[in-house]
Amino acid sequence: MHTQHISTPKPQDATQKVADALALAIHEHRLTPRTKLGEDEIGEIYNVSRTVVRAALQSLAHVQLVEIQRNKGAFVASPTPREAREVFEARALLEPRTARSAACRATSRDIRILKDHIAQEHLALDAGDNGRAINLSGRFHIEIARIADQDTISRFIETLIARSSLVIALYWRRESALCESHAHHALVQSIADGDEQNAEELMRSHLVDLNSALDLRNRPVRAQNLRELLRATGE
Amino acid sequence: MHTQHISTPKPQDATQKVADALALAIHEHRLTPRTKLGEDEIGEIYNVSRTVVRAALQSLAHVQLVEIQRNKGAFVASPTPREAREVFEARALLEPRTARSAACRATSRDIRILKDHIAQEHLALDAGDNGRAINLSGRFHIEIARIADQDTISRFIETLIARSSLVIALYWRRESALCESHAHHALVQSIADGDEQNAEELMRSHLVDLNSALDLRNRPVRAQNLRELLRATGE
DNA sequence: GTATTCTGTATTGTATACAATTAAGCCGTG
DNA sequence: CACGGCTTAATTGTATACAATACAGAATAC
Repeated sequence: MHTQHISTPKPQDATQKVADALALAIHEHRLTPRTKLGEDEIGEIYNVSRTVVRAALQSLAHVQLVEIQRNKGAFVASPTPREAREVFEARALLEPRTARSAACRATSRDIRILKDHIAQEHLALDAGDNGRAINLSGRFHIEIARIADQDTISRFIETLIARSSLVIALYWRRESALCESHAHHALVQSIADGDEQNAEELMRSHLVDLNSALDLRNRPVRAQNLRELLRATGE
Repeated sequence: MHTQHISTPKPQDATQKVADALALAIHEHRLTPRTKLGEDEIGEIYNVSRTVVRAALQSLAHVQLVEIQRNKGAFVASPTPREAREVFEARALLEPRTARSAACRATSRDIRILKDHIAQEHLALDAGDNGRAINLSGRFHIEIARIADQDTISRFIETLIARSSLVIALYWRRESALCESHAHHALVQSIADGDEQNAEELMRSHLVDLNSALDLRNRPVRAQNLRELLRATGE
């Protein structure tokens, strides 16, 4: 229950529900780039009509998690190396400043939430659940943006982190482990101390590290069939 | 089967068409904040079903040009003073860097396009068509982002400029005329010269000027009825 | 006269039905 | 065997129909 502060799941809106479920599946790398997202198929899985599925897919297309080709359908997006580079350039431009603001504004409650995130990330890693770990790692960054209290920029960062998840799926080199927890821990410490300069610098170098763990050569990724992959979250 | 260039009723995305028409109306301040955008009403105007209207409205909601309240409907967005400030803060963060890149990459063709923009802006101003002038002014900034050749950041800037249009509608003080053409002209000059440093600095100060022409106290704006306002662009 | 509940209408949320386009399989031909 | 055209199935784009919710106005109570 601790993580309930973070996202506000609205049990009312079916469209949002489907979009969230699909986004989660993508973030956790259960759905991989280029996978076809058929409308009927998804509709059957979640027991909703194509109308709501279409709305959800369009919503995801807007944040570039899926790509919609007219008369062809929706596919999990597959960022090119160029796009991958751009995503991290944009993050490098926005996030350090955001970390600075967060260091300025963070309350003790915020710090608690951040530490909770890191703890859960550890748990997921220990459990070998890489997908969940990646998702949590991203949400850690989103949480910092939220603390910075700049809704407009936070929204941008959210979409960048979402796309980063795709970039990682495509271009992450296995050799480098996901041991970023140290970086995250240091970041939280500087934010807790209100050390703006340090927070900004740590975020900058953290992003450089992330970027250098990518291998931006194209790799083929086989499309998967979604029915099995989604049923876990179906509900 | 030859391609038909003329009078194709629905050769391509009707949704995009409606969204563009609505966005243009908002950008030109023919639709003002808080105006209700009824689905049936818009559907009748453009002779499309509610299905496509809904998709268009959701698309506009994603870039925060309209706000959708569940079971209530869609309204032209009305940024709060806080949001207005954030929009310009974000622009101040992104656009100077973009101008620098543009100065680096611009071709002679790009320069021609920019100068053309400015010329059209002048024409609109002379004709007293403030709405069109504002729209063109915004597209000038978008064009610079395009030249900078950073799709991801360009996309962000596009949404920021779209929202800027709403901010201007709400908070612009009439006293200060829209005589930014000088700033735009100087910017083009520095970009044409490839003077990165100057381009960045000019953009920064231009945004400061824009911001200082706002009066961020809430002002009531009466909602308008759209049928008359849209009929011009209908069809 | 004011406030309040109730009822009817209008508008949105969702599902289904139909049209248009694409993808795939089949078959004949070179 | 490869290739191209035709036919057919599958999938998306759009329109319509039904259900749920919210809004407005009238009737009633105080």
